Amino acid sequence: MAHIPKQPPQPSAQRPPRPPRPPAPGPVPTSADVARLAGVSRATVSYVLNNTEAVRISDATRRRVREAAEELGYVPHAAARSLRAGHSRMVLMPTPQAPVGPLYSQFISELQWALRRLDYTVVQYGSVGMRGDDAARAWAELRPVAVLLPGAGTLTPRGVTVLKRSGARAVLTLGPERVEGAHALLMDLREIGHRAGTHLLERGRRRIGVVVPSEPGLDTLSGPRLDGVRQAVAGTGARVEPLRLAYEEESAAALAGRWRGLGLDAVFAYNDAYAMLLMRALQDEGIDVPGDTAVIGADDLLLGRLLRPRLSTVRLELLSGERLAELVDRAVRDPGGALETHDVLTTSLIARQSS
Amino acid sequence: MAHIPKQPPQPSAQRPPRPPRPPAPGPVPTSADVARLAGVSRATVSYVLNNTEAVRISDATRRRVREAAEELGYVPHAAARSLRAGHSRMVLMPTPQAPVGPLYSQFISELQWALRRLDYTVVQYGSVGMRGDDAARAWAELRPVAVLLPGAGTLTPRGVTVLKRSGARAVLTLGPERVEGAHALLMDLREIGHRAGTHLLERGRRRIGVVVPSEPGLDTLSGPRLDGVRQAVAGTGARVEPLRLAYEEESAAALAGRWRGLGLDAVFAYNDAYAMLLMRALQDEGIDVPGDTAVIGADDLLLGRLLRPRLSTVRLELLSGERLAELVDRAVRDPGGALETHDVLTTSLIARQSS
DNA sequence: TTGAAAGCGATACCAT
DNA sequence: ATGGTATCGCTTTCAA
Repeated sequence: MAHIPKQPPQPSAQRPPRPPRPPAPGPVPTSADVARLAGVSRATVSYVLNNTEAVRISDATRRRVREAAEELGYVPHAAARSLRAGHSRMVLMPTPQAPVGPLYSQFISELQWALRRLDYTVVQYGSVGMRGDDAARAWAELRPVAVLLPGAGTLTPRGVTVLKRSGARAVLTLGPERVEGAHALLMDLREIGHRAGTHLLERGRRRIGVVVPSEPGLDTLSGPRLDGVRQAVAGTGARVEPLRLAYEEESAAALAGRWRGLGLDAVFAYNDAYAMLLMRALQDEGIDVPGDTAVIGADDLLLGRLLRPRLSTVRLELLSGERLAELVDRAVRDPGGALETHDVLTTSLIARQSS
Repeated sequence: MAHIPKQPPQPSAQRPPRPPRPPAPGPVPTSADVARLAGVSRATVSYVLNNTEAVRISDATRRRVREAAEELGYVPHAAARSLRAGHSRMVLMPTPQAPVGPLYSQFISELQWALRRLDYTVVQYGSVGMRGDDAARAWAELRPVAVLLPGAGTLTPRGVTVLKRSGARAVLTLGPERVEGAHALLMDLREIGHRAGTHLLERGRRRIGVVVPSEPGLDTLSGPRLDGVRQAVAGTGARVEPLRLAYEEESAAALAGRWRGLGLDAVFAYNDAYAMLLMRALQDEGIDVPGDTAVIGADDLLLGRLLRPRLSTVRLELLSGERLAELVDRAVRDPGGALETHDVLTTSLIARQSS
């Protein structure tokens, strides 16, 4: 036996020694492993690591358990824990389909903070390419304690039922629409259009264009804005003209090119970005803003203040994340409570130079 | 007994009858319930609902099981399933701390699509207010098959070890830094500054300001840009001057106010938004762009093309989400594989009128 | 103060 | 073609 080489037959060049992989990909340590190493039972491990008050463990044991856990790199298994517990503190938020503005993502991040303070775990679930009830089922599989749906469109009353039957104590929508069975944190986007329309009327404008982005997925956001303008204008004899516009210079140039033919004296441009785009195109076409045509946007972007004339805008303000987190928490604690509807959005008009 | 009123003593006005709550908040149905209702065993339910090939179930039974599941509104319990299976297909992505631009969120959304096509479930985990290894432990509790970290800063080598020991088959960082033990999808942000610096030098500029946003959380993004400019300038005798700027008109006006004293003939302004802000302030101060001072940004925002002069910029291009998803998938399938580093970012210079 | 054991829900092996 | 059952990791009575 002495002459049998200890090394494998292949020359080492063929299988170069891998650099050491310190975290050996061995089996994942469980609380049983910790118990074994510490010389105690799994129950004790659980008591120590969860600081269970109802039971007294000697400091010596505590230390041994802690050290064993540390040494093994033990991390409890959330699925097992919540399976046993019968519930979790997960708030599920499907990731919005449409691209979100800075306002909204700021808001989301605030909300996450606030919910975390209330000891919830916020999880954004990527539901791209699922529709309606399929998505609801996928969310329900995770057994979240609450579901918060930003945006619009995907949830049906059936979906709400599925979620609630699967243990969700609260289902809330955050958007322009109300869904049967769910709490509604209502953003009445028509208000934005209404403010803009009213303002333009006050400025004496009578033939009002309304930009409708041609990008897909923005319809649920642009539709209500348009309706709002129509509401504001109703009965005044003024005219409202929807205008398709893609978020590209060429599209804006084309629209500006046929502008004089449209006979409009004002335009509400969906938001500040579209407004800036269109205003520039109009100016390049020799159309005076606000002389020939008044322009107004929405969102009160800082960048809108940089153009000349400075862009008038409808400023949006959302309920604070903290407030909203409280609403979620209340809905979770009292699932039987009335399905209150809250207005989450307030708007105000910032009149600058473009209108 | 006949005279004992059936109604509770309180007048009904005091506790008005609640509207019916259709989805009775009863216990959540399990596969055992389905089995009972269909008159089969839980095993059979599992076979039917998972379309298990290896076993033949009569069509009659299939239908009965399906109908029972439908009637009860049964949804499988993801935690139980993955506990049993010993693994999940979850890709965990901590939500980035710093506010993200449109470029990045577009990219994230693409990536989610692509990963879903590969049958992964993407989950963004809100880790606000956790630092370093605490966060890593929290992520590890979910036992994701892969962890993808956007941005910078939070992960340590210890964190990587924790994640891998807890069963993560791949840990990838997506940002300017490399972390020991993790795959690096490297965005060398210095390249952005380098391009800008080189361009300004070519234009004959020698005293270059570099805007550093004073907003917190942007340091890891702005630092490398500044370094890149310094690299480009090194040995040319040109000067580089960091300039703090907050994203507000007042801050920009203040900086513009002391501009002549700074003696600069060019400025790279972190990104297009800051560049637009500063350029406008300079112009308002009577400083000619690009005559007195050249201005360049980054990101190639559409809005940057609207100012006059049109804003020069460094365009960023990220690897496609599809490509990236493939990398994640490969890392998962071959966890032992070399820790490859990929360049995810490519940059190009778009010279317009402001430089 | 600690341990033994039941059970959360779903799956897959081994019988029938 | 189906059913019984052990098992995943953890918490929590109940006993000792």
